[in-house]
Amino acid sequence: MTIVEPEWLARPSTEVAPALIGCALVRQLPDGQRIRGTIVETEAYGPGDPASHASRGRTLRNQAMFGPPGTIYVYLIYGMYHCFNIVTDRPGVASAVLIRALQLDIMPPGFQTKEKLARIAAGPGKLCRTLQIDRTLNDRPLQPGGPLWLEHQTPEFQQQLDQGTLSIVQTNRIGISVGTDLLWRWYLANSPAISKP
DNA sequence: ATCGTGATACAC
DNA sequence: TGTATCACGATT
Repeated sequence: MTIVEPEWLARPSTEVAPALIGCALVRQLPDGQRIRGTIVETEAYGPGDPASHASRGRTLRNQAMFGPPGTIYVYLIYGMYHCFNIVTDRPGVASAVLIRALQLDIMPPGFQTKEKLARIAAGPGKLCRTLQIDRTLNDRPLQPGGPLWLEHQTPEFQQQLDQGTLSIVQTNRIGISVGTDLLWRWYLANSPAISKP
């Protein structure tokens, strides 16, 4: 469980997004309680991307996307859901990875069954609901001991990828009206937490 | 297929 | 100032 450092995220989002599959996301609540999950679905947004919030330049909402790698970008969508992104690449380059789904490792109180556990962090809005992520975390850094941080894939996960026991699928992004031709979405095959287009 | 929900961006 | 749009999810 080595910590993901900002330098590891200092490359294009299209490179970071698939590399984040299998990494752990840890949320530490104000009361100290931790919720941990494995990232199983991501999407990349970057420069020259018509679907990016930064496609028409810098605004108050998207300014976190221009920050240093490891910055948290959270925005409100459809008046009721939040979406959580990890900023990548160098400062000044608007680039981020949307975390779409987690497989929770730790059972939060009130969720007993495996089926429920697979569903409650499936989809970017539900993920934020479960991890209690909102805009108060926007434009803040990922940091061990802070509200959110990342840990690298386990050697076992890496092994299973190498052996072909697990595989990552690359496909088109969903929930957008432009840039749908770009294959900038990645997910862990056979994971029960993946959004259906 | 439809709708809830409210911030945002940009046109006026 | 108004208003179309929206990186979603639950329900029919």
